[in-house]
Amino acid sequence: MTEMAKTYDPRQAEAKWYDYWLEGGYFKAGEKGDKEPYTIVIPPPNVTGNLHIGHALNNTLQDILIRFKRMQGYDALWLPGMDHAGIATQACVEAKLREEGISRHELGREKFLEVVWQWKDEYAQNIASQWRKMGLSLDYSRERFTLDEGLSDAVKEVFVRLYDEGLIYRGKYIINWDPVARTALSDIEVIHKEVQGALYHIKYPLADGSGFIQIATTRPETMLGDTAVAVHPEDERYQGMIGKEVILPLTGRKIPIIADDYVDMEFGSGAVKITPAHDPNDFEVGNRHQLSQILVMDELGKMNEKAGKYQGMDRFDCRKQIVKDLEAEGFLVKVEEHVHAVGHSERSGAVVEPYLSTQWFVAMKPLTERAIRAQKNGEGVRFVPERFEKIYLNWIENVRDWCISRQLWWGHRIPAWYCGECGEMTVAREEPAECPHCGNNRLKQDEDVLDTWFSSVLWPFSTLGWPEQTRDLKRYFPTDVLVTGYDIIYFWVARMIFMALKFTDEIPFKDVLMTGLVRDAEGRKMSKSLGNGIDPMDVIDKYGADAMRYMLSTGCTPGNDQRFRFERVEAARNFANKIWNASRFALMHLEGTSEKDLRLKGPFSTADQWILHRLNETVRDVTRLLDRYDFGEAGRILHNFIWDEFCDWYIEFAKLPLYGEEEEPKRVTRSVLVHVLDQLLRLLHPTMPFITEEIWQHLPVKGKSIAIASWPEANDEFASPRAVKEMRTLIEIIRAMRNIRAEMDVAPKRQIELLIRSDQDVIGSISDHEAVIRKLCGVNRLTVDTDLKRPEKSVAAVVTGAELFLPLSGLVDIRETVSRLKAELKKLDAEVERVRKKLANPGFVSKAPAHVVENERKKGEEYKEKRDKVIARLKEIEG
RNA sequence: GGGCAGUUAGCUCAGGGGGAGAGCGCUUCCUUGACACGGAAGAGGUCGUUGGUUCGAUUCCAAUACUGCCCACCA
Repeated sequence: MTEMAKTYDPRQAEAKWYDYWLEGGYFKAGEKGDKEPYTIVIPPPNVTGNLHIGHALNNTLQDILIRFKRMQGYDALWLPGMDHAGIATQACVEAKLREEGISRHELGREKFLEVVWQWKDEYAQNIASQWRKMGLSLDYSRERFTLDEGLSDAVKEVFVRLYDEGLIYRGKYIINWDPVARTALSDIEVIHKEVQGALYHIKYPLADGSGFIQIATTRPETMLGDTAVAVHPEDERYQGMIGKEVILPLTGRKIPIIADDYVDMEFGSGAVKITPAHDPNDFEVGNRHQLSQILVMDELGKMNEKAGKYQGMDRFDCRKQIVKDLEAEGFLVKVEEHVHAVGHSERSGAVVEPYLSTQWFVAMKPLTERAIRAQKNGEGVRFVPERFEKIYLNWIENVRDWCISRQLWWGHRIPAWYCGECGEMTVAREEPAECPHCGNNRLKQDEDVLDTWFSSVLWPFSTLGWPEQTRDLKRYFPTDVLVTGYDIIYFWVARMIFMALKFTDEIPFKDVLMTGLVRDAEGRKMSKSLGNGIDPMDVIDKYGADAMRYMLSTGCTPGNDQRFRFERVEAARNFANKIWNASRFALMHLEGTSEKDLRLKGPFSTADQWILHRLNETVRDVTRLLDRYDFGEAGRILHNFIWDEFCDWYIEFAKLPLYGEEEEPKRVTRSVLVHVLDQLLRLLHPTMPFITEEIWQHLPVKGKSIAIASWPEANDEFASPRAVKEMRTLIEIIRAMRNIRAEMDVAPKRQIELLIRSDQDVIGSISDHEAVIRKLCGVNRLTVDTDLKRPEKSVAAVVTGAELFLPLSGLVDIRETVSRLKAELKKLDAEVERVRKKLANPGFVSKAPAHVVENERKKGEEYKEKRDKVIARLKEIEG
């Protein structure tokens, strides 16, 4: 195979095979015969930018599963798509426009959306090309976008149905307001950060002049909107004050002192200011006591006209000024340092303002109940790892109503229309021709759009055609597994489950496989501000897609974070190269052979039987591990099999027949070589698709692509414990020999003499492999017998089933042999003693399982036998 | 304030009731006819601490320490 370069070049292979796969249509799912469907929908990446290393991990795992199942004979569908990512995308585009000095308001809604669509097209193309580079076996014929027509229909359908059932409502409540993005947010889009702030203690004078009541607040600027002061109804300190009025400092407004058991008597002075328009608790207190709501800020977080002389000030400047003024007027009692959690916008980073506003909400309780019940009955989703189930349940059991309206332009516009005439609202799938209430046609659609997640949570069924009962929906839904990060359990996973239950009566996926974060080499989260992000495309360019995929998929266990270290990518690249070269070796020896000659057929040598036995075990293990989502262990097992067993031992053994004169052993070895190679390539293909295809295409096997080749099956015909035992002895002999040579500084090229005293039961296999021993140990004269005397002046070693003697005239250092044997003896003594103690323990013998005891006995025998030989050698030498 | 992870070789991490593993790094030797992105031989760990369960614990349980993460409307 002269055309195969000495080192594997990922670039040329990767450029070639992706197109080949697409042209062959191998990724396209379809009702092929009676194949069972296996479905994954991709977590749609945001069209805001490029894919990051987290996507690479997540997508690699899905591709491994899909390719694995496809090879196993399933009708495997991996459905691709992208998310319009409302706030994120709009923010990016707005930022870009701002650089050009344009605001979205100047452009107007329609023009602005045109710009966003252009942006989307550009990035969607980008993402698609990144999918290609990673080698993902996506079915592009089914690609979807959250804003495409079908998905928009699904969104409208869901909205209208929930509205009609009263599960979507519009109302004026306290929501989380992002003054930078100028939109409402849901609770989970708010990130609470511990901040070193201050607790301001302020006294409000009683209107009747009888004194003061002292309150504490972390947000003094909101006092401008205070409409009461509340105390606990049972608080003895304030019994006389309830019902009285206080004069709100700086404004002179009179507000009542009310009693409400929301107040915690233990905290601060036990009296709390009530600002119904700027705090969710105060809002409820206000409702209970019919307090008015005074909004003192505008949408930008600046004080409004209700703030009097503070109008126009930024909220934080206002805070400083208020504190100053309070102090000047003698109302400020003290300022305490205070650590508390402050909400920040997930997107803009701005401090979120609890803000009274009219928004749309989804009533959660009626939707989540069923999901909770299903999960508790064991009919829910299986989380991998299991611990995430608790996190999911805890959230879904305590979640509050979901604020779904966003004051943005990019997204699904809320399907509600307001009549300019009668003022009535109409919610409908399509714009009504006239107002159903008054017949007028002056209808205006709600300006707001829906939370991005409102459409993404329909993803598993909307992408398959819902609300239409399409063939795809019937065939591929519910899906098999969802692979996603633990960071979006609330945003996405939980909501998908109850929405699917509501609208399809199904749990949308059987399993949820959680992935962790990919961190930098120091364990820090990758972030733009730290500049420590790693671009998967750079990794691919440098090391190849297969190396990256192998590294990512073996680098962690489900649900746990991993650190990205280039040494590990390098190791993966080296592994690819090892496979490449092992294949080159095999192919070199297959040249000129007919396909018939390569059919796997004995008589097999010990090494042949051993590698077939080990292959069989590897097939079984890898299959089982992939089914359990244990990618790391599967990868390690393959690595060990390929590198340590196939390359280091089998190939070395195989060189004898391959370079030998006899035709028959050559033929057999070739057939084993090509068989094992073919099978291991298949096992590796889901993880390393490009290199395996590249090599497989060189193999004289039938089949258009390894991507659709059948998955290997374990076959116990190949089980051969005898070969395993024989190989073990041979490997031990070879290792012992090499060890002696190294320790005695025998020049590598120097040929030496070896005498082996063998046990009866392995003499056959040792004799059969004399040539191998000679070759791998640099031995020119070899004697094997069950009974031979130790030559004078020789080095000795003991292995399982045999003793080795090396008459190294002139080189023999008795002390070396003695110290080596003594070290060996020490180890063996310890083992023998450990086993002896164990077997002497009546509890162990009577209570431990029989096979464990038996195993222990066998080990004990082996150790003793070996120890006795070592002792005998020592005696011999020392006289 | 609750909850969840992690603590194993110098580093990064697997593993799991009965003989401590990998990759990288380290030491020594080797350009041998697949591969120096390689081969060979080695060194290196009382598996965080303390108790408990068990014939047996690094593995299960309970405390504890440290690290990290998530959740929470106490001003």
